[in-house]
Amino acid sequence: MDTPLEDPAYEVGTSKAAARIRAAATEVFAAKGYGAASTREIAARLDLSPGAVYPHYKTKESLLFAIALEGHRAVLDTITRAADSATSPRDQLTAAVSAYVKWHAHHHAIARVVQYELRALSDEHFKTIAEIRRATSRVFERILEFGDASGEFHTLDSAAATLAITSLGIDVSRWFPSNAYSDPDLLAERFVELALRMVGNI
Amino acid sequence: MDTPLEDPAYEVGTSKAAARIRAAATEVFAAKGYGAASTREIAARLDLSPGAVYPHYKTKESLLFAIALEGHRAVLDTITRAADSATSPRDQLTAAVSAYVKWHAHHHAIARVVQYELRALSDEHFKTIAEIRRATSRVFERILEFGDASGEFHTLDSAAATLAITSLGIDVSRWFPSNAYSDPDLLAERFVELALRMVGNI
Amino acid sequence: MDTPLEDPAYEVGTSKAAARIRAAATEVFAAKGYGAASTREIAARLDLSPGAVYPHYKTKESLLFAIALEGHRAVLDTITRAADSATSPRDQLTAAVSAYVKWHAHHHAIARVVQYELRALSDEHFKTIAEIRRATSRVFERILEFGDASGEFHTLDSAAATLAITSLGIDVSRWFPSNAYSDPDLLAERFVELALRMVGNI
Amino acid sequence: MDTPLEDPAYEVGTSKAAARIRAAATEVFAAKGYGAASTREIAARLDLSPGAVYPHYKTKESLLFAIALEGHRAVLDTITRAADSATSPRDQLTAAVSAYVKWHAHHHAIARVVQYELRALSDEHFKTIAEIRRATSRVFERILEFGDASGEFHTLDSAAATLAITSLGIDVSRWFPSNAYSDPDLLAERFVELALRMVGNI
DNA sequence: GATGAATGAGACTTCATTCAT
DNA sequence: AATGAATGAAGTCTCATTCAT
Repeated sequence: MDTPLEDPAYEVGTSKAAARIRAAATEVFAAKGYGAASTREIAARLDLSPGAVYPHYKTKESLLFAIALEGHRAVLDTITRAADSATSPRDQLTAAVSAYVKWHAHHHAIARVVQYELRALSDEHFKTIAEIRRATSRVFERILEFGDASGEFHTLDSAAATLAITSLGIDVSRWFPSNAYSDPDLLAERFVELALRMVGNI
Repeated sequence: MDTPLEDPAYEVGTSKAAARIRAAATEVFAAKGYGAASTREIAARLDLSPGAVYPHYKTKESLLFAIALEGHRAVLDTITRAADSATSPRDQLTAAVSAYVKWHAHHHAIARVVQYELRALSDEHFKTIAEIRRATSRVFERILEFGDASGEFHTLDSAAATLAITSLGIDVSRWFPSNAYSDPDLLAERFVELALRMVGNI
Repeated sequence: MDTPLEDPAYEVGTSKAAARIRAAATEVFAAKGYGAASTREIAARLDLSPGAVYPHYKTKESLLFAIALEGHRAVLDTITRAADSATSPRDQLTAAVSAYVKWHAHHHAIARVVQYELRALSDEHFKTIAEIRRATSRVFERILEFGDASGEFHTLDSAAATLAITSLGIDVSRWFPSNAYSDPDLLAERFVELALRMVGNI
Repeated sequence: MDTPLEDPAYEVGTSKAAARIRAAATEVFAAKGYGAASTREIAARLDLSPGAVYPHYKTKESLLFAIALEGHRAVLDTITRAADSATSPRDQLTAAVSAYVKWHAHHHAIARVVQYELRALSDEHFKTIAEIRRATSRVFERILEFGDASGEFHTLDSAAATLAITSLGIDVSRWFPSNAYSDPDLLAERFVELALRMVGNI
């Protein structure tokens, strides 16, 4: 059962120093993009020398992977718990969308790395991440199927609706916060309403 | 009337060579991100020497700006024409969303640069682009207001719906094409349905 | 009292490697001029890679500044000590001119950088250097004023004589060594005689 | 009799355009040094394209040579005429030093190139220039010898005095104008006095 | 004579990474 | 674990010069 998805220590780095490096790297990657970020700047944020990253992460890419892995696990965990906390399709969709949107708003730096910096991963690392992404998608898919089966939802195209709902959440990390929306809770409320309409509920 | 939004030659570069450089740069920026892309690679794609970019664009950033300007103008122009081609709110929304989604699918390389690489722009260039982005948003906003006023739409929150509709389009450039969707027309059809539901039409 | 003039470590670089880089840069700057010299060549003289200069000096200009600062301090220190070693105006002028001329002859590479490459300095760095240059000039001025007051000298125009005396020394760094003069001591002796005549002594 | 020293058109360039290019280049070379100056900047000063220099001067170095040649000839001509205009050693020295100093003050841009940028010349070009420099030195030497022979001067070391007198003039081009001296005539007067003292006249 | 795109070389500088300390 | 000098590669950009127009 020690698969990458389940062992939380797998390749992420457990020491306190590693966590600080991850946090600093997340901010820099989110602000400039992985390609434009330098390991020197990450080290400098922590008042460390340029070489100090390397005892913790062998390469810049492995640091990105650790962040991506941790982030993707957090999203999946968050929406899985949310969906499991409710019983009706409507309540499940409400909980899952709300959690998804809030997570992208609250953790918009991590979220940006999670959603937009994956192209720099090695093939193998990308595959590991892609697996988690598919699992995340499946959570929404199943709720829609459940709702359509129960007659509560009237989705026109299940795949399209899933795609659209996840797009709303993902895109939050691109722009959040804005002048119009800087409260994650309010934003989540609005996007839940739109998601319910997309699936034909009410 | 020679504002950046209206004079099509403004800072974009009109020569054939400049256009080829823009096209090559678009592909590289889209594939790797601006920060990880090199002017050398752009030149190499056209079998040019590394310095050959510079008679046409003084800096890498100005090349990004030219692409972003051209792209943003194209989007705005496309959806403006689409909206103007119809009269009823529903037809206008259908036309505009369809055009928006299709543009992001067809031109997903340009679109990716347009939507995700703006942080590298200089402050002044960013302002010019931001103006066009606001104009683009306003096209959707006005259609929703028109529909709400006419009673055809029953939008719960106009700003949220505009945001959501544009998010759908923008996010297309992140993932398109996928296994599930590689036909821009089909995708546009599905997303139009979802947009209409979001505004409470049918 | 930690002014740039007095703290010898200020911005010069204290490590052995930095000193070697300064020495190599001095030779190259003196031979080709700052503008025509390359950091690559400086590194190559020490069998280092091109980037190896940069842990020690952040820019080529800061390397020039370090050399200029060290050199200007050395001149000022040298003539100040020389002047202080004597009591009569004639002996002071003799000692100061001799020291000044010998310094420019012995250290003609540093001297050339010190005297001819300052235009490449940043404004702030230039100001720091200009302060030291004024202090150097003042040493000669004061000796002349002292001699005029004591009746030993009969200078016609104090400012002009100071200018001329420093010009003799500075210009040494342009041509030294030549066929006619390659012995710093002999040259200094001759220039001292001329300086004494310029101030009307004997 | 068509030696480089005497044929004024030799390698200098006679057209009006060539003269404008020489003038622009002189300013740029004087301001930044030959090594840091670019042919592009020279062309830009005249609102010409980068390639426009090349119909007139085949290389940047040949442009430097033309300026150096013209300048060196002008100095030699100026002091030769000055010396020839007087009969007594004292009057000859006065006239020659005055002319030399004034020339370096009035033409300080050309003078700077003439005095400090010769290292960039090709060997052959340098030899041509060095010949003129020696001729210039000889003008002063002969005046001193004449004065010593006539008993009007009491030079201690003829070579040293010549060197010192030319140093004064050359160094003017380094600093002129300054706050203290911006009037060539006044400066010349002062330096003539000092030169006369150096040779023991009065 | 002049333009301006292009080249080939090379400029300064940064970067991910290593390694002795 | 951390430092900081160093490397080898590469990055953006400039430059002298050429050449078709």
